Amino acid sequence: MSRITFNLLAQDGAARRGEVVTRHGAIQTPVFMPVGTLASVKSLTTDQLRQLGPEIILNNTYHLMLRPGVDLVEKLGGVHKFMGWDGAVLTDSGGFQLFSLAKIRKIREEGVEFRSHIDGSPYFLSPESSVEIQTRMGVDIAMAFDECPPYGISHAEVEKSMLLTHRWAKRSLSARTGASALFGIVQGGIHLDLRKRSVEEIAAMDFDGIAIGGVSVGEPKEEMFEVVDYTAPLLPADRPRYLMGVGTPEDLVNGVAAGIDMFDCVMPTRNARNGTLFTSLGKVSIKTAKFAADDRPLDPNCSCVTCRTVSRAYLRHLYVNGEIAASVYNTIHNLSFYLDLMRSIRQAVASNSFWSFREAFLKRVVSGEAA
RNA sequence: GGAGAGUUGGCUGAGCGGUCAAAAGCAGCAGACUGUAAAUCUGCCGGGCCACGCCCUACGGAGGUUCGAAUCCUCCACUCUCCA
Repeated sequence: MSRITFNLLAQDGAARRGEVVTRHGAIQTPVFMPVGTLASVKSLTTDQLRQLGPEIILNNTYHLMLRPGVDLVEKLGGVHKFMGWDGAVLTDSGGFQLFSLAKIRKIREEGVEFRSHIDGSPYFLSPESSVEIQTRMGVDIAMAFDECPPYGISHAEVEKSMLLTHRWAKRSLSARTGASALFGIVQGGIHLDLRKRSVEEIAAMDFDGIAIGGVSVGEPKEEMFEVVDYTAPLLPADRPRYLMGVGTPEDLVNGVAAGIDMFDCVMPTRNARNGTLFTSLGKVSIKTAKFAADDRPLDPNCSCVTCRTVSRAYLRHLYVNGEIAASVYNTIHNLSFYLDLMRSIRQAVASNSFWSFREAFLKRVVSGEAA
């Protein structure tokens, strides 16, 4: 029954330094998990990804269920073998797609009827089937099937949605076989009273970790952190805490400050493909004219392959011309930046200097913009 | 030498009397992106302004017709196609 174990190694204020041990290795926390929805971190080969050194990545139940399908993934030896990845894998349950694909699904008590975004064909996902699919794919950490309500709906509607998530959490849990760890998800939107109730419900269940979901869905950043700052400390200390879908580099620093251990976000990979790069000097839009003849490395303080081997001018050239290599170089850099940031954070927490680290970091980000 | 077609904003290319500062695409510029339907999307793109409205300069050049011309007429310049 040792699905995962969590060891809290150090603490600096609310910030935590820990370790999640899985069958596919130990994960040092706080951790950022690159998103690889379709068993692929977009634009990178698995080997390129491996060289960046993440200990865990994220895949998605909904996407893999459509293509290539669970049966095939299982038959091919599970998702790790399928993509040639020996690190840990966490899958999202498909819950987020209830939000992002809202127009092509129908929610019932039993579960959710989806239309495939690929060809419109109908699919059904329930707490039981979602957990089953995740387990059969052989993931290290599965997520409970939840509903992620949009920002801007009423307190009553959020409450109703949250209660459904709670019932689904119970069902998800009873579908756990032990092969994969299972995390529960706290909902409640921006309403603190609901968040409190949701924590009480979810934390009382035997989940292997607890996530805060339903955040970064369009709400102002202040509201998001009001929720995170309020909710994170309520979570049990002996289990990993995962803030789903977050975020920007400063969000990660602020999340750790609130006591979060795990993060995931498409931002570094998507922005890389769209020409926005994160650097130690702030955000850089590599497509702007000012880099046309700039022969300096993207980030003077970065030692990734991109920064070691090519110039800003070259990166701009690749981007402007739509070269595939632009996505590769940019993704390598952004992910390196995120992973480096988490390494620095871990070190700071371990050495009890997180708060000065955070202050310096935020100051630097605000002054921003690489010149 | 003869016959015909054409010349539009950085490029390609619509428009053929007013609703045209001029379609569309490309290029250019800026901005978004937070559990990925995203190598995507949005905005700007002649100049000026006490800018959601007004002024100036604009559709090869010069004249002309008309209340009004990128659109019609004349001449000039250049380009292309076909026939000798």
